[in-house]
Amino acid sequence: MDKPLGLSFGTDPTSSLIISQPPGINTAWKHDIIIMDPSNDRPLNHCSGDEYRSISNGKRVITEMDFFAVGSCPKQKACIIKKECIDERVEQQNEDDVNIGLNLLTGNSGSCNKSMVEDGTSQTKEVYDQRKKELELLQAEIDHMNEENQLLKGILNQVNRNYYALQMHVVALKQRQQIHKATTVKNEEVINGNLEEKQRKGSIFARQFLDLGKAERAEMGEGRSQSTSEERNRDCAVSPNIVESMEHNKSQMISNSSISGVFPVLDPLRRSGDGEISDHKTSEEAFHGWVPNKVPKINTSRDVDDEQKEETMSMIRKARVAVRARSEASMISDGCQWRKYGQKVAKGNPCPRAYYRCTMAAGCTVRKQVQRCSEDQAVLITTYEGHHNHPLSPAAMAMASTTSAAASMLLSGSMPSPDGLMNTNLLAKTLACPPGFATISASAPFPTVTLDLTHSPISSSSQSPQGHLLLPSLNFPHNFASALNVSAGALHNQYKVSGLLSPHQGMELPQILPLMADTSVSAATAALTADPNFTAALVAAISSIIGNVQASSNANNSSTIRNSIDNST
DNA sequence: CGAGTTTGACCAGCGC
DNA sequence: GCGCTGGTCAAACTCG
Repeated sequence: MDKPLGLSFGTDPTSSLIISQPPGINTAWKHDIIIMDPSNDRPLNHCSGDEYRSISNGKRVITEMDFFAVGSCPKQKACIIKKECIDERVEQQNEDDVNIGLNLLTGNSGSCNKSMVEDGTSQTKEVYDQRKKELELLQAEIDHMNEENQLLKGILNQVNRNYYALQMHVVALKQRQQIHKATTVKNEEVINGNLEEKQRKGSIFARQFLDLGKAERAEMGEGRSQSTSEERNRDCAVSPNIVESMEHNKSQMISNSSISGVFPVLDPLRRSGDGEISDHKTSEEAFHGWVPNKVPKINTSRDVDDEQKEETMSMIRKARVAVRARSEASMISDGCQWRKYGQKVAKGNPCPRAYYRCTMAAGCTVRKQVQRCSEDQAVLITTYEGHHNHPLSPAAMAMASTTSAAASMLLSGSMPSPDGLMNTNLLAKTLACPPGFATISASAPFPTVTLDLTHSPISSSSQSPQGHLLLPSLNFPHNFASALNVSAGALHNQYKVSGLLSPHQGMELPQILPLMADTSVSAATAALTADPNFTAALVAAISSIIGNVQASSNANNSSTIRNSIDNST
């Protein structure tokens, strides 16, 4: 080197060697720096570079090198540079009073000179040996920690995957259980031709769609039997083959909810039946706004095959999500593009019902109906149905994830338990929503969950200035997209995100869009998993679903989840 | 001119 | 079988 360099070492022996350039000198240095081991004249470290790395204490730091990392370089050059470096260092000490905090080559002197470096002493040799051993130990420790880190990352990813798979599996189990139950009932019908069985079956299905409020009242009055809870727990236990299905389920989950964004899959089915489910068209219709007349019915024909039975049952489990909100506009903005394809004046409501189809992509099956409530025309009822087959904008994703979460809980949380009673408690617990916020339709042929914003404190401000709908508090621990939103909010140090979080602190969707927009799901997932409390929240979420914990502990559970998320911020 | 809306017609399910 | 109803279609219309 042909110009003075400042050499500095931190007081910590493990610190890097920083070669800095005094202020006023702007030359970029081409240099090679070798730290020699005087005991055997071998290089301990080697560093080269010609760029400024950073500016520290008013001096340009040309480069940094790990003092304790062993390197190599041509010996001849190493010697030359070694000398120059040492010489320059001494000069710098004299001229610029450079503070070198570490006695690099000698253990008993604050200064350094060429002879000591080149000749070495036994004491220096011991110091080098000792530090070399320390270096090796530290290096080994770092390697070990890196390995542990990678392992933990893998575990976390696996937990993440398993969580989604578990969620899907729980739903599948419950669906299978319901199918089995229905099949059993039908077989009994076929064998006995017993009308009572028929009525009992109808009763079971009616129970599925009992009004949540009624269920809550029943729960308050009667409580729930422990045996029922235990049975439900047993039913929700993870089967041995769950691991095998996890990868498959994961892919399904991603395709269903994470990428496309979903409303519940609701393919319209128009099959005739014998009309066991009564067609309620009274206040329920007015409330939900959309009670299709083309009611899927349970086909009790004796020659119906298993496939048809399953299809029928699957259809019954499909859900719709209605959103009631006060709005002056003719339609709430939910981030999707809609094309109106029809309008009808429905019976019992002078306000026309408008039919919209999603036009964001060809072949998208999502439709919605918009109608003002007959009782309060300031209330706009928007009912969603179908499955987006295309990527959604972040705003649409927020709505889709919310409605999907509600429908998902409707399907998974309202399945009949082995005792034939509807598990509305789970839904209520899982929703953790304000009283009366979510209601399951008892009469709609498709199970319909209604998110009622009109009684919420935010009802009057349920739409942002930009027209995006802001939904009130909904805690959807088992919905990935929702969890994603929580995470997104958490990362923004605000966890009041549309569709999930407290209304009075409702967060404008565009605020989370920079994250959500650029993000692929994987990025958001990474952010999610970066949350140190994610695992705790995850455990709580799964517990809330599978464990079917007692109502009294539900509040704690919900708050735990929320607290975990909150704490992460 | 293309995209979206309006509106009457049509279809299917259901009850009487 | 007929009428009612909800849902959809598609031609006509509107708008930018």
